[in-house]
Amino acid sequence: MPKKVAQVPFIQSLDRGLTILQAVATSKQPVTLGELSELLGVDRSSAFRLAQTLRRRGFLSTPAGRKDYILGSSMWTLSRQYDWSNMLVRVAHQELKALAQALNETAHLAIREGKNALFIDSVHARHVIVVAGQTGELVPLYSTAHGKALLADMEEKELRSIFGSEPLERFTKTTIKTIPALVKECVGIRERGYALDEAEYMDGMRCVAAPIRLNDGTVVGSIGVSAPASRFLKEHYPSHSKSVVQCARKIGALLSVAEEITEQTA
Amino acid sequence: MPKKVAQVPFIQSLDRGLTILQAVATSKQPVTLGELSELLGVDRSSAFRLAQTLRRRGFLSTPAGRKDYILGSSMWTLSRQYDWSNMLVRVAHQELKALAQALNETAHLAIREGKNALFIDSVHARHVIVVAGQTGELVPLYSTAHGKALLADMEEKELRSIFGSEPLERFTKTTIKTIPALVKECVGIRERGYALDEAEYMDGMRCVAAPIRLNDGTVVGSIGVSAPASRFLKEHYPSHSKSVVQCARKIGALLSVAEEITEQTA
DNA sequence: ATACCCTTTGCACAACACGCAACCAATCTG
DNA sequence: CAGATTGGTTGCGTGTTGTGCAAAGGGTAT
Repeated sequence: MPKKVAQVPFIQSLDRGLTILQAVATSKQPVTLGELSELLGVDRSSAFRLAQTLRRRGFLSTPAGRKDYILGSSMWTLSRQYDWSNMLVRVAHQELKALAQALNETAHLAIREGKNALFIDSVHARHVIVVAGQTGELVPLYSTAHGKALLADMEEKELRSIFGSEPLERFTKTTIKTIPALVKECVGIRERGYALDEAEYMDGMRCVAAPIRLNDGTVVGSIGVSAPASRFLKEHYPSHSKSVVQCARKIGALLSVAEEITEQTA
Repeated sequence: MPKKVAQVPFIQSLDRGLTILQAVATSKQPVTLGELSELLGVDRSSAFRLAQTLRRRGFLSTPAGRKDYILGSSMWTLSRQYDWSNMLVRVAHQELKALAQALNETAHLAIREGKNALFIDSVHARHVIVVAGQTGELVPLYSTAHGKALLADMEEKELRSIFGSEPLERFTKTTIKTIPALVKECVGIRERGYALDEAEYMDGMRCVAAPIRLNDGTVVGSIGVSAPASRFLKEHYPSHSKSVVQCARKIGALLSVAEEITEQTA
């Protein structure tokens, strides 16, 4: 594979400004001018002027009286106003398709929406019998592999604040019934890296899903495959889960790292 | 007041890049190169190189096969990783203080946190008797002025998905008891622009709060004042609510517009 | 096929961002 | 309290770098 790096000249100062933004955003502490100048390998004065420009536009800000930089309100406003719903879909769709083809089963992409999991994309395999779970469908978080993957990092307190005190509705014989059981399940998911659904929501359906994580570990979505238990046998778990986990990891990397300039050949 | 604009030279290309980011973020549609070049008043080629630089860093992206630009994953990742909890506090604190001083009552700043309102900042007036509601406290959304302000734009469906089917807990005689009543209340808040709390959570306490909205209307927080009913009389409602609404509007503007470079004099 | 978009690349000029150095402000040290 | 040290800010000349122009690709409609 030839390293076909498109040689479009960088706009140096813009590039540096973006580096500053990323540095400030990923730092827990306010960032000082010195750190910025060192990071960029430029003179203090240059870093200063870059930072000032960002500040003027509201992308950076300085905490009351202090001189060091934190992210400003523009960054916040922009990300709030923008409709991110198709972001995950965009970067994940290729992988989703690959996953569905590799396993020849329906693959889904889901995010958390309140106390439900929302399927935001799906690729169907060539089977005639297609599983439920169309794009746009809402399913409970506690009774599906996707949902449980999305909950993976939660502790008991968070789970309780999501589901409240009301008892969990039962859909099938295997549906998780209590919060403590769910907590335990989450621990398992964290360890294994993926979640299973043994007909916990719909009878006769199996599903494997894995949380999609950013670099810093936060779960932003889940990916997985589902199929009727008659076709998706227990002995498929090892291989399927491995594929799903790898796929999730890849998507996480795509989200965290700036995307390469990818040339699509016809 | 002398227009003391600090004359720190802009980094032109960085500034232009940021303009592009904002334009793309606020546009509902993907943005074409032509639009960008016209917006900036520069040649197409320049706009192209700026956009490419943004693209390389993942701040912009091009939808599969298309040539026009949408926001990229970096923007998303950054805003996700960053801890925004003190963002509102930072830009709102001045106004909060002004509000508390003007009305000589305790002023609060709150955001939504699940099914609760979270007080993230407060300024106490000089009264000896200080109302409850310290920074960090969680209060129900449906039974406080702050909470109801945060819910202002919700429809019945959303409200139900937040509160579930369990009955609303009653705290006082005036606590709102049902979802339909809450829906009606929200309509009123939208019309008036502010929410009232007539001892709905704590006996003998009154509160006025208004939603803080970004330019596009989304509610991101609430600001308000509260005091014992013995001091905060019903006839104060008109003037207090006016102050609160104005304050909320100002904060919303501060959030949406890039902040001016404000020089603090000792 | 031809003509008309729009995006992309090459190139040369000068604008602009850079580093240097000096100037402040604040904290640390003797 | 002086003097030194660190870190932020400003002025200025140089040459790097971003820019406009012009021409070349790619795509779609006529």
